[in-house]
Amino acid sequence: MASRKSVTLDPIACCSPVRTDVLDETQAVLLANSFAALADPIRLRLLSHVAAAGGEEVCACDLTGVSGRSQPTVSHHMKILFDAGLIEREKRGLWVWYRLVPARLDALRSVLG
Amino acid sequence: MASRKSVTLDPIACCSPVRTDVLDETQAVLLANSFAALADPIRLRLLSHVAAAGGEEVCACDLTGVSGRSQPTVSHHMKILFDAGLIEREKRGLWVWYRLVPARLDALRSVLG
DNA sequence: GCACTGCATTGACGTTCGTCGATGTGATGA
DNA sequence: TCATCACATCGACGAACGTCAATGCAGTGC
Repeated sequence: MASRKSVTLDPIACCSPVRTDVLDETQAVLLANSFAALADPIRLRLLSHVAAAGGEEVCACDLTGVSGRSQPTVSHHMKILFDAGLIEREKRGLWVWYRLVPARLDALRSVLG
Repeated sequence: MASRKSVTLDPIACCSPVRTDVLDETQAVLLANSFAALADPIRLRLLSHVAAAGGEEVCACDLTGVSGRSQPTVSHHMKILFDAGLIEREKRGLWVWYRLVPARLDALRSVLG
């Protein structure tokens, strides 16, 4: 698997649907990095927890309980979701709050169409 | 990452969209295995090549040229896509032919909605 | 200033992944 | 039968991943 951290993806869209045209190398690397962010059950549950909050924000302090992992591990996974553009983060006081970036999820969904 | 080969997924659907409910452990593992199949640029290009053929089939003999990888490596990736339920394979004579399983891609897409 | 809190980063460990050469397997054709 | 072809499997290697204890770094409150 290619390194995921060095690649960022346009928040609107990157690629045409996989069913219409053959992906070129660059598109494939960008997309693979995005899907890699979804390729871990812990990250899926963390993302789902943020997404299920609707427009509300979720405090990082709740996520260790949700995932059953240590604080450094949760922080690591949230960074991967953040780098993939799937969530936004905002620090207020001591706490960090996360919210979904729906457009990013929509873009990935459209690629599968 | 959890082992991907021991898990198969119902071809119709597995989970409710990630935005509505928090995924449970089992759903998350199943979905993570599916997305892991899409988390490699070579596999994305191979899948895209099969998908772009429409209803037509694609011969395995063409895929080494498409991906620029060795024959064992291509065979390995196609098996992962096959195990994920994204493609079907049929051997006729010496050649193996692949075609897309659109319902599987649709199921994954609906999870992101 | 100081102690404390919440999150990020580092470093290390075992595991899994992607890759390819070598080999196995089944079908083809002479 | 035997050589050849197309694809699968095996074995081994380096690289990347998921995990956590230890530590670093802001922000809070005294």
